[in-house]
Amino acid sequence: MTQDGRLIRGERTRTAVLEQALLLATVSGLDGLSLSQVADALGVSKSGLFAHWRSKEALQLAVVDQARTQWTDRVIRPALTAPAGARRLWAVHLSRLAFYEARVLPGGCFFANAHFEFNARPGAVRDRLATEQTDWLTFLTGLATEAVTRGDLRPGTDPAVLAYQVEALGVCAVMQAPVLGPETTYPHARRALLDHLRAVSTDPTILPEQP
Amino acid sequence: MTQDGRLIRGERTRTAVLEQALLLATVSGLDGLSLSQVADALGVSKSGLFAHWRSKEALQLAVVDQARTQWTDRVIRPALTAPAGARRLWAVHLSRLAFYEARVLPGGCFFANAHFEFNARPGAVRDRLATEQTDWLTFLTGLATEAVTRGDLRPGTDPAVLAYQVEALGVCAVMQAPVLGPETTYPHARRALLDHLRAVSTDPTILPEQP
DNA sequence: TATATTTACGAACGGTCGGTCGTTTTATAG
DNA sequence: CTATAAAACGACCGACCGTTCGTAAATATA
Repeated sequence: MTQDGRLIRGERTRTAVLEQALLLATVSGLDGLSLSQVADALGVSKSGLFAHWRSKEALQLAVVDQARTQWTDRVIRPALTAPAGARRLWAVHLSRLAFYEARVLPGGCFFANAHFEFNARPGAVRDRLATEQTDWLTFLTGLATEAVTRGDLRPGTDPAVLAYQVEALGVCAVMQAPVLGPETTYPHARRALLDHLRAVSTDPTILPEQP
Repeated sequence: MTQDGRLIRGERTRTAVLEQALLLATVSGLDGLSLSQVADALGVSKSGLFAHWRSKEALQLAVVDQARTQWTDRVIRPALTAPAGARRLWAVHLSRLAFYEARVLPGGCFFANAHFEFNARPGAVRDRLATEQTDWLTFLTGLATEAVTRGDLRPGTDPAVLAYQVEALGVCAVMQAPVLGPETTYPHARRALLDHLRAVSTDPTILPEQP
């Protein structure tokens, strides 16, 4: 009936291309990525890619979407099982670092790489990355606010500054891990945030003593 | 006598090229940079660049050197006027953020950009960037250790974790500033570290109350 | 003056880039 | 079976890439 074998096949290669492009983009960069590279890695022709995306920029935007989906599935969603408040903020931090440590993407973090690559290059890709970044920080700020209003954290705590700290410790981890080694970098990233959260908690016992 | 007009002229264009290349590298990336781009920006011929550097990679390594010199002159040296200990660590943080805020480099931070660009690309450039990163973090850790041994910070403070925090808050600032605006990002970066330093200080009065 | 040496250039090279076009294959619909 | 539409391909394009080479000008040394 409605199952069109052509559309099914098209959608399958479409997602296959996006997954491959996401991996390669973390290594070569979202712009440094070449279409021949992606096509060869999948055994398809370069011109075949243009049947799915009109231009390289269109593919880049689709890759950003793919990366966001992956981030939501593998970082955010698992952490939402933790109880709301300070523990959920801590869970997001742990979940994110676990995602990095699992080396799901060979080049570390797609968003961190892409932000630094495009931070001075106006265009549609940069604009899209900017909204992703604001969305992410809004999410973190929301968690921090919730932790304060629920009484987990001391009333004077500034949620925006706390969200900034969480983001900073996470980004720095994926930056330093390849150079200084994951076995020291990630523990530092966990230790730093846990110490801070416990220091500003009204009841530190709801958080673990050790990361 | 010893003043060879050829060498003088060569050295002048050499530094001019490096300065221009450093600026452009923060926008297009250290690898995304093209030699035509650099040559055109200075009104010289592309082939003339090869009289000074045998290959693009040799130029890239020279640009890293140039960036390190600039970082030492404009970030580290000014901060060393602060008294040793916690105040010097704070001064380095302020000096670094001031360097970012001054927008000396149009693309933000050369080293942050380059690290994320090369973190998965083996080669001489990546190796050089890695040593720069370890040197920098060793420097920060040294300052943190000094702050503890001098008694500015509580004895239990882990200098490595503190250095990690300083680096994280700094890197995140230059990443977020173009998107969320410098007028909120940099104050967050300052507020976060100052709060933490005062919290672990034995005598908080040696640090300012407000950033 | 004659001779090196350094700086800088223009022209050209092979290779890769993003992108276009016409065609073939595959599957649905009438 | 025929017509149609999507998917995928090979061949090709102009532009730009890093690089090489031969050469000319400027500046040193002898």
